[in-house]
Amino acid sequence: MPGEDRDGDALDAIHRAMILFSRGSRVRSNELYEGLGFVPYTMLSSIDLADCAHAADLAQEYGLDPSTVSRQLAELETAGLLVRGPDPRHSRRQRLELTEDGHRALAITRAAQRERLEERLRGWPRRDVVEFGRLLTRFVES
Amino acid sequence: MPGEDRDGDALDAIHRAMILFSRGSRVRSNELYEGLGFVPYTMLSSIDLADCAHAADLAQEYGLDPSTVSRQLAELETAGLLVRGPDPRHSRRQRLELTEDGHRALAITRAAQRERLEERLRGWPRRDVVEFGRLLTRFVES
DNA sequence: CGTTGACAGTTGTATGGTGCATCTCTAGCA
DNA sequence: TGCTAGAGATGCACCATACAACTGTCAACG
Repeated sequence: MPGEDRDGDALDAIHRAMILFSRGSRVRSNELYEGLGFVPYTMLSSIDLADCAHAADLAQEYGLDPSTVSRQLAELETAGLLVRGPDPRHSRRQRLELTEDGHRALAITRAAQRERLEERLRGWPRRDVVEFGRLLTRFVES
Repeated sequence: MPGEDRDGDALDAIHRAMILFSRGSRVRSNELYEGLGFVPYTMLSSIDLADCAHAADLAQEYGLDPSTVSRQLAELETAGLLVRGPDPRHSRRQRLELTEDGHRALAITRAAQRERLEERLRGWPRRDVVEFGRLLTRFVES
């Protein structure tokens, strides 16, 4: 049928684009996001979004080993962006909470990221942006 | 206007999805792709696709430091998946070529990757798959 | 010619993110 | 009064990466 790609072609395109995307995100993650690296940024972001985050939740969310999360959180606490305190509800677990500096750093980084994303999507038809968001979201949640 | 997201919402969705995607690809890259890791896979794949690949081209394509590429290629050569020889046309550069084992490993890994991707997209309307490929490709090329 | 400069690639060194194995501490339960 | 399970921390090793310094090779120009 003319005007339509075969499934294979579309899959190839997605496959190749995903390789580039993954490589890009890996390299980009070494750049500083206005002082906050990619990994700390994702951690702070999740803690901020969650109602009451725990280390194990973060490990679960990102598929990381608990030890990795523990170290990341320790660094964030040292940097003064986060406090780990006792949780009155689950006494074995720790409550994670951003400090003022943590909120500030997160907001700055998020704004910079958003700015970068907007720039990348500049010139896209509005409909494509919406569609891209819809499809990408469905993809990562699969 | 009802039925349409504001730009901000769509951008938020993309932003959040990209975080999850990047985290996912970072973690997934540690898993073995039927014997070929993510980084070696991308290297071999590019060399295979290019007509006559050189180390500098790979560095350029993925935004990597030449030293990183050099080491990756050295490992691939040690593993017997790649040969680095003199290039008759550009005597300063090296010709990169996959060995038989290299082609085999690449094919196996690519098939496994494709299979995984198909599974993830199973149940998607065909139109969405094509559209996703189109948008993702445009995005990574921006 | 010989010198000089640009370029390709390698090696030394350091860093950051990660996993696995192991340890500690606390809570709840027999 | 222990015993077990769960949350998190720590020791250790590994991989991908960047930056800086080095080697070797060609090319152009005096």
